[in-house]
Amino acid sequence: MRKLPPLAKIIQRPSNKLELSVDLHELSDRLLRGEGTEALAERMLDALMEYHDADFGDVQLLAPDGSGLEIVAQRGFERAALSKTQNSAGRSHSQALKNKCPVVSEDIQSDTDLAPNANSLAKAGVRALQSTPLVKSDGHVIGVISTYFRKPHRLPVGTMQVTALFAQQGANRLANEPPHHGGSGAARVPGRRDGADEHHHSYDGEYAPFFRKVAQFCQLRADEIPVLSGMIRETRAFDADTEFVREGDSQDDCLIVLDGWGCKYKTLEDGTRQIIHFPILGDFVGVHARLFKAADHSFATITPSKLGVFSAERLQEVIQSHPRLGQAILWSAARDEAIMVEHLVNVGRRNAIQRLSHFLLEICKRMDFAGLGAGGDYRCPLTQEHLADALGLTSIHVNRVLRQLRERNLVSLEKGTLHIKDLSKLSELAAFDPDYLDQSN
Amino acid sequence: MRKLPPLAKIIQRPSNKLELSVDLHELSDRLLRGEGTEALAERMLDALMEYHDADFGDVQLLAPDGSGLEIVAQRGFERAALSKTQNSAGRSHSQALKNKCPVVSEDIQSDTDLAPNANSLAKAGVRALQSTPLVKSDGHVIGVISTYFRKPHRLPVGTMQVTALFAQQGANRLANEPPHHGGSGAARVPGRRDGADEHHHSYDGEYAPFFRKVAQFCQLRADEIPVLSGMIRETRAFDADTEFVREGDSQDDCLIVLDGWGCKYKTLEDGTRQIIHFPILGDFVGVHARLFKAADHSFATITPSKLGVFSAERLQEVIQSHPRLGQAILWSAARDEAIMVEHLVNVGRRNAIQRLSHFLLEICKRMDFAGLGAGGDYRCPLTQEHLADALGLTSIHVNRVLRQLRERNLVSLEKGTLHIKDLSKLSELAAFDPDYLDQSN
DNA sequence: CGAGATGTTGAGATATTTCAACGTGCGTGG
DNA sequence: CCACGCACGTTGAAATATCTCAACATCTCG
Repeated sequence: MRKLPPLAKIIQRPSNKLELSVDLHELSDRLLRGEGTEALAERMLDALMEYHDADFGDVQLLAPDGSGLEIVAQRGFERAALSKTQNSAGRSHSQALKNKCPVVSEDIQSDTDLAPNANSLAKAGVRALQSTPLVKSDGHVIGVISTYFRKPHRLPVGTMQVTALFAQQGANRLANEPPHHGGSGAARVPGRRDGADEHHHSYDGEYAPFFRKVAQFCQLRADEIPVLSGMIRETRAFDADTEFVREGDSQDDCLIVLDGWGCKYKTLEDGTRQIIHFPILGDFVGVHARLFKAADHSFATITPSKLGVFSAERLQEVIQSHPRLGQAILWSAARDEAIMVEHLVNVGRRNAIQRLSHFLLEICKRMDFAGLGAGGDYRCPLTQEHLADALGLTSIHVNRVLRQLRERNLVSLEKGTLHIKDLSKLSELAAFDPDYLDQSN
Repeated sequence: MRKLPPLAKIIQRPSNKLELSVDLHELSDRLLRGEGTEALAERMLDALMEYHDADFGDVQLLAPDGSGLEIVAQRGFERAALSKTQNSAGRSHSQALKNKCPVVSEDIQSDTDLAPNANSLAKAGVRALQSTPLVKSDGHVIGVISTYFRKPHRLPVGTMQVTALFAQQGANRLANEPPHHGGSGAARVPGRRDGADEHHHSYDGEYAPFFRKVAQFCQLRADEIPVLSGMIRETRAFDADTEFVREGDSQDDCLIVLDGWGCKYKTLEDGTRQIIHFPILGDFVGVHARLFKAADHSFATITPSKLGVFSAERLQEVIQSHPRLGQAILWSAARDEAIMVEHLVNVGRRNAIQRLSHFLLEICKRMDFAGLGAGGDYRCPLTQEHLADALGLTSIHVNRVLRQLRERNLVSLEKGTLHIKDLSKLSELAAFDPDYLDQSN
């Protein structure tokens, strides 16, 4: 439908982040189709540097054997400065890698965490930087893409969001390429143990969805990550279909989904239920409720899930001590309210086919944001009954409508896989405007 | 339906505040039907003292000529201590009167605002007190009912809520009595100017809904009232049917409804709209949204309205400086979310007749809480189209269903008046459980 | 007094539900 | 390994709730 505008304009138009992400999607298609590892990396780097208006940049990939990072593309650094830079920026990279979340330093001189190493970075002319991990949609990290600035620099939250999406798409592409062959220009960086561990679940990697979520709402410095992980008292694993908050319960814990799908619902007298929301990876559960009020609804898992638990008091403390982080969490809870509003609109004013389409689009956008997007194909464990309970329909009717959508070649949802066949037609049918999911300020 | 349990049990059962208020309703029927002013006042006082487990208590009414307060009932004070007590507790009473909101002092010795006068109160043996204004449902104050305690004493928030409801019902009754005749036991208290002014709108009276709202979520001390009024930057008056926040606007103001009705809605592509919420007297508008995010919906007035405006920053400050008050405001916003959840359930899972019934019950309960309840009759300016837009129905269908309800002698909504004819049958039909409106912790 | 907003009513159209039957895949216990 | 039960999905036909269109009544306000 909408025509693809030229590159520079796409990337710099500040207005609508989500459209931007759609553009980036198509963009990455063009950038990344069918090239070798290094060429891909370089194109990604160029695009991102242009987008960030950065002075330097590099892309580093984990060696296949997990032995360390290799620079596969770099821009702007003098050859001599290279290895040193890597070492001093390493802290940032390693945090990004370990925690699978973007890390920023607006000014390395005032950033206590980097200050010890700031010297060599400064010599290379760097004053600010951001490192975004290259995480595939299956959750594996394959490297880091970083941009650097000569002056203290603040990247808008929205820009970082787009960057994260872009990085993920890049990661997916790069992973599909033939294993890279340690080509001519690639400089080997001495092995970083934590980076290498990351292929398997380390303690920190477990909280990655939490960090990433917060990073979507505010800049995250490397030294702030421990604050966040310090919030989480414990992680709890649940089987599928387990009710873990019952209506009327009052407990003081807030939760964040670290893995799996859940649903928040209310059960009616006649035994039917209305599903309010499906929290997925990185979504908070009951932040508002816990902070202010007892639960007036139930939560259950849909798939086996892992949840991080923190107390409302702990959140209060973080709001006081690290207002930016605290606000980011509350903000994110406010987005859930926006989702609920849209849900109400959906159920109240749209017919079944639009409802379903709209809902499926929402799911896929949210999965994109959560880093679970794989460009059209999504793992989605919802049964037709779940859909019905959420959309105020009968599962039978959901079935029929789903068939229609399938036959019209718009979406299909079969065997736990959601496949978006025609995004633009579907969006038009559903009158889907993803602004309400927009997570920037 | 439910049988009326004996007095003591009603009043002390702590479980469900809203049921309690219903009980109180019937209770006040029994207590107050067809008696003289003094007898009424004394029965109210007895009931309330029993409820609060208080050591002393009194009821004071404004003289018809507005010249001052008269004690029409008192319990526990020695005759000699009477006038002095009135003077020193006067600050509390006067605040309650002026601001039409309950005022509490858990311990007069630590309460800076009362400390100067605490002596004479202390001599009378008083250490803690609460003053609840007697506000009729048309908003006029006719007096104060107070209870006093020998020891520092904390009244649960829920108890104060019930007290406020009870006081209002009492006020309505008292106002219907023949003007009281300054009877035998009544001691005249020297004229209080601020109290007398209150019959007409004073500056402070304007913010009454704000104070009352906050008082529903936390204890409100007399000295905290200026903090709240200091939050409000300005009040703005709007005509009926005026859109004052448009989708996509971003402004940093939060609002509180001081008078009138409004609605929060989203407009769809096809021009239809879904109404999300009807904020009424004392409801906040956009607290969450303003605090955390830009508006993703519109607000419009329905009737001519007055709104108090305060900035999100100001709210932040108050959250920091007076956490209790700040939390109360946020808490109240969280209740709005619970209302939204119930709204979604309503639209998603109930048929038209249940939806309407449920909605009308919600409205009337909320009006009760807001102090607009008059026991079955409510002023309600919503058109059938408003109802339709809120409930996901056609105005035509709303019309038909409304007729059904009228013919079944359950509710009627005609000429702007909502009349609940059979509360229990209606509640049963709608499967209405008012817990979600419960405002206690 | 007329115009526009609101409420009322009827008849036919439509979306969605209900009931009922059947298919398919998957895990469990014999 | 098969058989069975169970959760989930599929399909048809009839029932019904709600909508649409269209006409008219009533009220309010300038």
